[in-house]
Amino acid sequence: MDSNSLKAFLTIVDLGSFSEAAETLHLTQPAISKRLASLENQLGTSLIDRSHRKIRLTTAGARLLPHARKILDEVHNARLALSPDSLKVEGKLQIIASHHIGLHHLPKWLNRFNREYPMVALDLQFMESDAAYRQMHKRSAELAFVTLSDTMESGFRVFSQWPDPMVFAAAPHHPLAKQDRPALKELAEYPALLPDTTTATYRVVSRLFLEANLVLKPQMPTNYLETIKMMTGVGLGWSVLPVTMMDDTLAPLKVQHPVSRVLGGIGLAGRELSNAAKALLDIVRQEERNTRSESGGR
Amino acid sequence: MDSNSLKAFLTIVDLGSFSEAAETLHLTQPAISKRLASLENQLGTSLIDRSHRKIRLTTAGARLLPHARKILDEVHNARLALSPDSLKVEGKLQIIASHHIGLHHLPKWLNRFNREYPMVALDLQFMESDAAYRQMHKRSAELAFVTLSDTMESGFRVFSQWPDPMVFAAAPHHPLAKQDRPALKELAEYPALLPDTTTATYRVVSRLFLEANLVLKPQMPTNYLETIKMMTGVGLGWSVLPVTMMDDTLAPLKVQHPVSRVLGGIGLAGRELSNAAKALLDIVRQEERNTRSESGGR
DNA sequence: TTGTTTGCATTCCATACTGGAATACTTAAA
DNA sequence: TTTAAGTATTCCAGTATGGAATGCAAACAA
Repeated sequence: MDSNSLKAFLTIVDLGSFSEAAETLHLTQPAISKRLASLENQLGTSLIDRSHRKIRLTTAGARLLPHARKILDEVHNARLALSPDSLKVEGKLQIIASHHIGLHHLPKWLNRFNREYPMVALDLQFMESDAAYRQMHKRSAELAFVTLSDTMESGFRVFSQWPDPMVFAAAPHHPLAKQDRPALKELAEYPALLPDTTTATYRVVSRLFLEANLVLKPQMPTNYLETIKMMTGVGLGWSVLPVTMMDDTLAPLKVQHPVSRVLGGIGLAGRELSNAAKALLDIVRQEERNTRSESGGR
Repeated sequence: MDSNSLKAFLTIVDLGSFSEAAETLHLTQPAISKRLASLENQLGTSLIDRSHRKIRLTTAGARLLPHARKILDEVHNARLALSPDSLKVEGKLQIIASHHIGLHHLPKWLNRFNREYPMVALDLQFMESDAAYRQMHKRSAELAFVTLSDTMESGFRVFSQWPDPMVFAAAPHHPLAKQDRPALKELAEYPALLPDTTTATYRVVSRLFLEANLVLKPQMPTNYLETIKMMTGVGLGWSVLPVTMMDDTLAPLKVQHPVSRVLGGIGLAGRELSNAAKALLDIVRQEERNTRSESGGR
């Protein structure tokens, strides 16, 4: 069993297509077909059902999948352990960031990182947290900086995390802004500007309302907090935003319930980090420690 | 990187020889040379130093070694996960047993096992516990039934264990047998018939004497408890033996210090068990539970 | 030093595998 | 039925793999 066949198998499964897998692996489509056929032959069982338009894993294929990932992770680790330039920080570094972290945290990290490690080719992708988890699972990136999920799958490893306290907010001229300590019941009378139901923020807020037996009126305009902030500032409803985003276009609502989320950098358990990834994490940890001690010292 | 090259690498390392590895893997010596050369080529580094008579791992080879084992374990697990006859108990089962367990426990296990699972080809090897740990590490067997070591390396997994209480003993006509409650100091005056210094039993007894600031007079005749028992019965010295081995050729010495060891069945962490191994462990657990409840119920 | 032995490397050759190009086949949708 | 999309098959060239015979180097003995 060689790693190339397993890689072919995983790529086909992840991309859902032989021809796309071929392209990704810089091979022709027949070559991919043959690699998989050879793997199936060695294992004495079919792994992928191609009898329909859309390919599907067979039972055996599904059983093989986690093992194949583990084997390739370990092959990756072995190669890393043998790389002689164990001090150099260079090569490609694939990372994923949520839009919010990308806007509010990445700049100061990458600024330093680029200056200190100019030999690293950064490959940065933006996506929401749950898409990030999926992509990480497919090994599309080495690190992801996202909102940590309370329902985080095992298999991920948190390298760095920090709290991101949030507040209820509305436009200064919004009726809610005039109330001293608005209750959830009063919030429930106005439209809520929240990101979609897959996000941690939505889940936290919706649980608050559920526990109070209230119905949330969510407008689901966008997942970009910047846009939500803008719409909130215009007066289209109330929202829940990180305190760090508050400015004079918004008025904080003194709602009794504290809302918070945790941001962090995650990697895959069982997969060693490159020097570049370690270097970036060091910078992240330093910068976030600084940020917290500054704001905490005030 | 394919599993065959890694297997060649490990076999060479474990056997310390290309030609023996070739024999083990049913290949010719040049074929093994070429497999390793190809692996070294792929990794861009030499793994084994053949410049001297006795081969040695290079730095890179030593770094690769644990990864190679892990990869092959996972390949093994993947193959097991795909084996379609997940209910059948058959094939080869390689186990290791200490001489003592082989004599006093194995018969009743294997008797049942052979009757219930006649399709399994048992491959049984006897060796002392520390040799057993080494062989397990080399993946020479799936299970080992031995004295559990207090300094057990990580990487092993205990599947079943039971206490094996021991007593000090001497021949009925030995001077010590005439004393009511002999102290360690008195034992120290006579030769001790103990297994060699690598065994758990020796370590336990020698620690007792060390703590009492006494010098042990070990005769080191053999590691076979049966032989030690015989020599003790003849009156050549005192010994420490499992209570289950006591009979009227021996007199127990009522020494104050309780001595005990733990026997058990171990496997390798990170390596799934075959159905045959699982079936044997089930029998072992049942039989040992029975044995203990019988003796405990008296 | 000089055989001699032991043990890995090299060479040669036949065979098997691998990948690309062209093409055939299959399925689902129009 | 036609068409489009996607995988399998065939053919061919280049490469890799294994066995047999042989070469070469290190350790050992005389």
